[in-house]
Amino acid sequence: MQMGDRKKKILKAIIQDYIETAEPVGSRSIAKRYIPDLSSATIRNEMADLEEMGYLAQPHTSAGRIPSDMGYRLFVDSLMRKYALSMQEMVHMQTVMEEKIQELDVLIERAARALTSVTQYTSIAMTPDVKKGRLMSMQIVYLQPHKVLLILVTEQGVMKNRIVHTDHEINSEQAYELSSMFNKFLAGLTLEEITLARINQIKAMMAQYGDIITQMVDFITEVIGENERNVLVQGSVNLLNLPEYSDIERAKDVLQFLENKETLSNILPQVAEDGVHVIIGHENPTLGMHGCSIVLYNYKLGKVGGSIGVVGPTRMDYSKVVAALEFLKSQMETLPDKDNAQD
Amino acid sequence: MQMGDRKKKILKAIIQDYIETAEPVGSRSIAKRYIPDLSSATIRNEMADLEEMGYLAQPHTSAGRIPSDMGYRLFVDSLMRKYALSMQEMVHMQTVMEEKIQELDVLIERAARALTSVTQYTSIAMTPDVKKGRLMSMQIVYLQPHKVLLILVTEQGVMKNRIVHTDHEINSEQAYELSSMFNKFLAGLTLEEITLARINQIKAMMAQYGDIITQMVDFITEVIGENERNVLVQGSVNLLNLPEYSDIERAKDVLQFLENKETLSNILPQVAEDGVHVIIGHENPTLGMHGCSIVLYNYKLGKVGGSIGVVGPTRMDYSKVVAALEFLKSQMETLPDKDNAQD
DNA sequence: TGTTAGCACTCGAGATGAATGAGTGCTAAA
DNA sequence: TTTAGCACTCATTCATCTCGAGTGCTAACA
Repeated sequence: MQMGDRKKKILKAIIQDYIETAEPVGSRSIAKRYIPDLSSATIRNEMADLEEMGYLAQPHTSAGRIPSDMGYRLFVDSLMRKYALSMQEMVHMQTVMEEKIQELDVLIERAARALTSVTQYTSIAMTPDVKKGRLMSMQIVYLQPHKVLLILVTEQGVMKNRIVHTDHEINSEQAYELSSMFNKFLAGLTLEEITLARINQIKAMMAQYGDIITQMVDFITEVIGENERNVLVQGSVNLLNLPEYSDIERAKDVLQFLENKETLSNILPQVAEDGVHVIIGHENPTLGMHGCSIVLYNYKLGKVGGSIGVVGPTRMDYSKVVAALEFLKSQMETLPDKDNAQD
Repeated sequence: MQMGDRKKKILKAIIQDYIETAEPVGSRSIAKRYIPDLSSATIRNEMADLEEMGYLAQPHTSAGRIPSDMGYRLFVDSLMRKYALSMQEMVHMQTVMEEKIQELDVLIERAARALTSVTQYTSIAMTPDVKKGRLMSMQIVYLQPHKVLLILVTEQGVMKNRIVHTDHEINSEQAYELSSMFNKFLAGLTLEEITLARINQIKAMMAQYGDIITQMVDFITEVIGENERNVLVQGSVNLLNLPEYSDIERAKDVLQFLENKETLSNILPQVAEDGVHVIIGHENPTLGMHGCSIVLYNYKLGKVGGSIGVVGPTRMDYSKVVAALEFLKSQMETLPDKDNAQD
């Protein structure tokens, strides 16, 4: 069956209406509110076709139609009009993000907050993978005779640190010397590039500090090894305001899922390419998240990348959410820090 | 009216039953299951008395009784028997917390997770107030000619850091020299004790580094000024499993509250003294939290203190929750790190 | 004087069923 | 090809009814 312009127009109208009302849409209301020059009977025929083609579904015989995931997909890909963020919305997002932000983590957290507040859905974000970042500095800071602080700083300001107790007594100057040595050999490499071979090289040279070096190595390998990336969720309560989650069981499923950072971090990076992506209902690999859609922006700053996005019901205001993320993208691309990351 | 032993026994039975079932408790079931040597009629009379005294309430005429906040209070203060954590539960809590933990923040997060998993309620925690901690080290780390990393480390390992861009070009040695100077003057003080006067002293001595010092000062005053303490919530979805929150509106109220870290951090430190405290229903100053109880453990490690606790319905298993927190307390008091914090 | 048996009464929860109305599919006419 | 009309479906709503858990009170009993 052919998908004529009229069918598209009707499908679009149905989806828009359903996004707004969350109620199955009937032929009469479409005829009246969207396409007054056609009768409801005609629309009815077209709707029957659209259902047959898989774009619509009917909860039960005497109800209106609701869009299927396939319907939403068509809508997102070629039917919807770009939402233009209002001046107010843009300014709001900018101000939330603008306060002097030095570290990417904080920026992302702010961005998630801004997204939640503009879209009224739930935001999720994953901060960058540390391993891909270039090491900018590695410091061993003297604290007490047997206590030092180890610090890793990458270009993006992502940082790991750890306090360790050393068998070996150490003083401030020695710590400084050690730091310089590490930096000389390792700065500028990505964490992935720091191999055991390189570290052993240093170890050999600084044999007298044996156990500190060993601990530093442990620390580095641990940081490299852990892929527990920082996942954050903002505004999950917003979901409870939506009619689709007035059933508490349904709500529980999704909230449970959002609360579990492990599973969440598994699904986030499912789209490889940069840019803004829409994942609709069953396209989502995770079972519990069918019924939800995710709009995800995979950002990339210098070498590292992460994700930030919005979770909502499949009946999501895609147009607005995509616009918000595109705006976020435009903001992040002109980030002052980005240049610094590459100098 | 006098509160005889029999009344106490009946009240206790009612509360225990209600905690278990969440259903109004009738006289007959008490007679059968708890006090077989009294008839339901007698119990009925006593229950009427207890209601008149304010310990019980009746949702409607033909329903059983439910405990009032005052009833719970009496129960917690003098009726309930101490719950003995099972070996399994203790081991579980210990293993969750035991993985090599260096920083207090991480420890608290683990502890909250353990609490959630043992009690099946929601845990909240607030990490210590940075300002009370003694400064252990203050570092200025060279990153790039116009970029340094500022770090504050306190005894507890609580740490703040910030990357700043300097007008002044700086090299690695200079950063080290600056750090040493700062440390000489400021290490060992609490953040509160670091006054502008002291800083100006350093500033005068290191005039040649003008703008870095200024930025360091800004950073310090900002850290001192911000009382945004780190609040975390674990397992808020658990609330949805409870019958009292099968009404979505009620659930939304509480979840909303738990999601808002600002309001949450205001209510947490409401009990001044250390130790484990129980706050029941209306005793809670926050309006949205009437209907909830909080069991809170205010810990103190060295100079700094924070809170960790469990949020649940007023019909909470106080006995078990208190036991869990007491256990946590005993664990934290024998913390190996605590000694280090004071050396 | 305290305890108990008995009974009338209350009231929420759940079941039943009729009315309502939104919406459909189909047919026949324009 | 479009539309008007009509029979049909089915979720929702509302009133009504029944059921039973639980109470309070009274009178009898120990």
